[in-house]
Amino acid sequence: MARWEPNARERLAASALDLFVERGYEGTTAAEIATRAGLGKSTFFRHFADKREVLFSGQELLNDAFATAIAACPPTASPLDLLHAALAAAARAFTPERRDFVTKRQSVIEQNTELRERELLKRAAMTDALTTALRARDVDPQLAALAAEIGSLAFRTAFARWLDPANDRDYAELARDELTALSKAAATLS
Amino acid sequence: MARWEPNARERLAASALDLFVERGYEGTTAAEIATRAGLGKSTFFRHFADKREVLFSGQELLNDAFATAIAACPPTASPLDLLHAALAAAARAFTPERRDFVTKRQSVIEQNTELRERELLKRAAMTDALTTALRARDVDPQLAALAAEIGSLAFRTAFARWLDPANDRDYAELARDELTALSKAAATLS
DNA sequence: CACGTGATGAGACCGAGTCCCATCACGCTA
DNA sequence: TAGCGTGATGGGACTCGGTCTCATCACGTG
Repeated sequence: MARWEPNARERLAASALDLFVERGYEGTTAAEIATRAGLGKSTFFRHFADKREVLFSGQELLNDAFATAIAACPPTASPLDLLHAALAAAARAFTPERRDFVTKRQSVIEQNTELRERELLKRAAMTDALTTALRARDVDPQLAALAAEIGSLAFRTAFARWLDPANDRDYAELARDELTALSKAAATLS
Repeated sequence: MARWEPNARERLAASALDLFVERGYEGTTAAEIATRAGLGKSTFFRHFADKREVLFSGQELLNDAFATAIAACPPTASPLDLLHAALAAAARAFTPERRDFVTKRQSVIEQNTELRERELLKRAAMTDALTTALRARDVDPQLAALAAEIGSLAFRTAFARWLDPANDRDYAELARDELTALSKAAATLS
């Protein structure tokens, strides 16, 4: 037996999502989230830097997965190959069992500007992670920045398609198609 | 003679930047900004939705300039031509006289996460504006999204180069070069 | 001279976030 | 078994961002 109920952080995150769905993000107090998790307000802020962050924990794992996947590619891989590998690695976060959770979370985020703002910060961190990983593979710096933006765009649109209720394909497949289509479109620009 | 000192909004913005440079963003209170401008806290929030926004007013003008420039292009213009026109229009916001102000402003923003977050929101709005303007010109939706991201990236890197103390070229020129280089790099991806 | 209008000020109020200090359950050690 | 260190917690005071309501005040108009 632990001294306190275990998984305080997870309980807080779950309580938060429930309350946000019930009353909306703004209609929910940090103290209320804590209380529902059987904790106090102080403890909430000990686990999360701010109220927004409770919806975004684990984001760094995705960035790490990108970096690892890119670093593991054979030396012959093109920038596009590297992006494909990165997005394929991200697919592990988007299993069918998680779809319900992710859908609820995304719906909450999209209904609140504060949360969309925070999502953009996470997105920027993701793009930075991609850029860094590509440059570490000696991709030209400017090309790396461009490729990272394209990878980020492919990630987002594949994500949106994956969440579509009418969709039944898995994330890896969607991301692959999206990235391929974007790289072809990119060639038509100049 | 007006009933009150005119240009309350401008005075607030100027006072804010001064104080942010002196004491940092977090070390400055909204009430202090108002006081320095000869106004009260209530009036500050009557002119700006929140403390961050005082550094970002006028952002929509840029988006409008993009949309207008793109809409004014001849029907034969390629997506890349449309982007060039948009960035050229943006150059009017970056005259040599404004460089000092913009430099101070940017330095404050980069030192604070809250402000960087807000900047990302403005950047997203800019990308959306570009996307919309391109689609209105019957650019393929997916290609429009991609082109908008590339335009946004070109805008940012040209902006960074323009702010570089060692730089003496004007913004239009920098943006043109940056966009051309990016479009060439894009062709090497697939 | 009375009245409407619009920008302002003052102050109450709520919630986010910080900080400090007490508590309490456990493991370790004498 | 008694004492001690440790780490997660709770509570409450505090600051500040942001909202809201109400009064004020300078002006133009009838």
